[in-house]
Amino acid sequence: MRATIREVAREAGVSPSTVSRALSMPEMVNPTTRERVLRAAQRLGYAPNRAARGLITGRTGNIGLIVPDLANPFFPSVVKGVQARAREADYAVFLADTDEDPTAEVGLIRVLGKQVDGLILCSPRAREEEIRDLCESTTLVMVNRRFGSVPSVVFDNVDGMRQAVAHLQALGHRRVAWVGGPRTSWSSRDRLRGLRAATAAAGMELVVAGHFPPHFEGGVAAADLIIASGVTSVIAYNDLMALGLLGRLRDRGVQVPEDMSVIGIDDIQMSTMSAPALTTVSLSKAQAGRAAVDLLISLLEQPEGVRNARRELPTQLLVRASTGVAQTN
Amino acid sequence: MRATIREVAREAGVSPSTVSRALSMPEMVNPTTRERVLRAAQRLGYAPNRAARGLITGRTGNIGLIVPDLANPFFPSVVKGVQARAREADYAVFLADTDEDPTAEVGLIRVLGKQVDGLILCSPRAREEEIRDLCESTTLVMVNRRFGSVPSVVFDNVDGMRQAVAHLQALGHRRVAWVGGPRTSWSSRDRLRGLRAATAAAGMELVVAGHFPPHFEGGVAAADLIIASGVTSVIAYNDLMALGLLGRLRDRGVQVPEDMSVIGIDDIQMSTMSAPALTTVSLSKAQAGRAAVDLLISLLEQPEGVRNARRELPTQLLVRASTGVAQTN
DNA sequence: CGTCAGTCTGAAACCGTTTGCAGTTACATG
DNA sequence: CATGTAACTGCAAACGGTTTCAGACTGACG
Repeated sequence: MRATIREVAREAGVSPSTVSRALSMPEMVNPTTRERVLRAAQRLGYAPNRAARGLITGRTGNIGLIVPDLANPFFPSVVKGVQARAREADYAVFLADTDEDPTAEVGLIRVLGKQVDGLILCSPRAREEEIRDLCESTTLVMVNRRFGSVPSVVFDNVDGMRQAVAHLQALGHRRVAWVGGPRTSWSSRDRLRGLRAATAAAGMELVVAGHFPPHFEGGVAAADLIIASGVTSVIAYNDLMALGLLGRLRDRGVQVPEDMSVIGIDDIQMSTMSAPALTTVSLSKAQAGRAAVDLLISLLEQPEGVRNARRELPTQLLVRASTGVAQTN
Repeated sequence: MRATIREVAREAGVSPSTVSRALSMPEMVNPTTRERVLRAAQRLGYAPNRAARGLITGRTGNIGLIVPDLANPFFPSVVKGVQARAREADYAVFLADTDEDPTAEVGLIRVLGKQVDGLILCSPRAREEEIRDLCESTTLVMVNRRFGSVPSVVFDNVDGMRQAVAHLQALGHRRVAWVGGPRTSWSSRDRLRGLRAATAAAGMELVVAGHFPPHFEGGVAAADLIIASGVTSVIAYNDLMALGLLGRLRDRGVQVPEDMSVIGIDDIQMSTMSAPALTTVSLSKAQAGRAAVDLLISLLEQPEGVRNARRELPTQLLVRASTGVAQTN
């Protein structure tokens, strides 16, 4: 059995109230008493029961984290960041994986929402009106999606796309294809927006190949369309899809980067291991996780005081071996 | 504000006790009353406050999951399994990542242990005596490690190694190297044990290359030793390391599988994407996660009743392109 | 020496549930 | 009709903390 506050009180010869104060508002008690209480607590290995504390304070000390698919290496990185930062701030993290199912997502938000002080939604799939509802009953922070005034952490996709296009242009490419992610993905739309702007500014032609599942297989599925479209370069919604492209292009005998330049987004670990290694727009995923936690905590501590509840993290093109000089035909 | 049991009681014209019973022990209340209560609860969107319930029942409805490194794709798969199964059983999952640090692991177990009904330790790094201590104060289930009578879920490494060795033998290999994982890893030792048995039975020579970090880089680091050792085949502690081997072997101009056959363990997604695709001993990771949750829950429900608190999951060699007929020189 | 402000401390109420116990009711039985 | 029994239901006491409020003590000051 764990020690209770009453036992500590008896051990220290004071009342439970004093113990409570000595631990959570130390300046309110006489230094001598405080010392005695702390010693007693130490001796008994006392740690306050979080459920009991939460019952009266209304705060649980937990935050929830909802991701669409842990199997996509993008998310574990974010989770690691969230996790580490939360631990520093003495919060515990509830994790839920929705398996890319928007309905499950909404359900999970509802049930998890009651057990936590706040929620972090990673690349949420839910519809806008649902999010609007939800964010009234729960404090939430979105990662990788921006919507209304809901607090969010996103990457500077526009600049990322600009860098990618500039790189391709410098290599002499005139036509670039876009392999999109899920139709409902905000970041996919945002990236396409950035891409449109960048290609227009560069005077390049953009071919949009449509929407694909954000997996390796999605990239595989898109590859043949890309080949048929006659472009010399392609940018995929994420690295996993870009690797799928790479795989299928190899099978089809299309040389990368000689015949086709391929760029991904995310910079997952795997992208350094492929042959050729993948040129990619790198996102600092763990940092996004940490930023989301920081934002959430500041929101919790001063519900109305946070002026600008948005963070935009920089992106950085990493040139590896999957991009090269355009074929001159 | 969320509805409390009192409001539901008032709405239904009964006492809080009745509401409580109608929800958690339905057979104890009159069907008519029960119906009225359920309706009222429905109308008010009532859900019991888990902290309050936990305070009195002593159970939180949470389980903790501790993994050494989410960046290793093995673990997200396990986490997904744990997650899914826990949700079915109406448990929420606390996740913690220790970054491969045994000290952090012990600390996390202690703090997380107070907030959950039970813990699942994935490939624990902690020392045996510490685990012994810990498992007295917390119910825990270990995955990928077996120790004393501590409940555990492991893979049948011995049979996996047997399959791998039989495969290599059939391809004409006589000498095989082992690239081990961390020194403290139980599963690394267990796999080596299986490998020793299998090679001895097959009359093959085994070269042990020592211990390496369980990452891509660990495999890279081991590659040159392997080349120098003059073997024709190598088995790595996990797929990530096998992929590292593949990468470095390619850089060194060693052809796989012509000059060297490479086998990994885990069957992570990435292993199908490499060139050549990796032959590997496949482990059903999500199933391990589910099994761990089942085991933990049965342990919680009948603390002493569980006779055999061990599960051993089968393994299956998947032959892909990284293994081939031995070089006859 | 009486008064007052200021500093600490303790008693008690409360947070939202569950649960042992006792009370109420209905019904069957003798 | 009295009584025993079974089936429900409500009261009140927990669970382990926090927080309000008032009281006790201290020292300073008039």
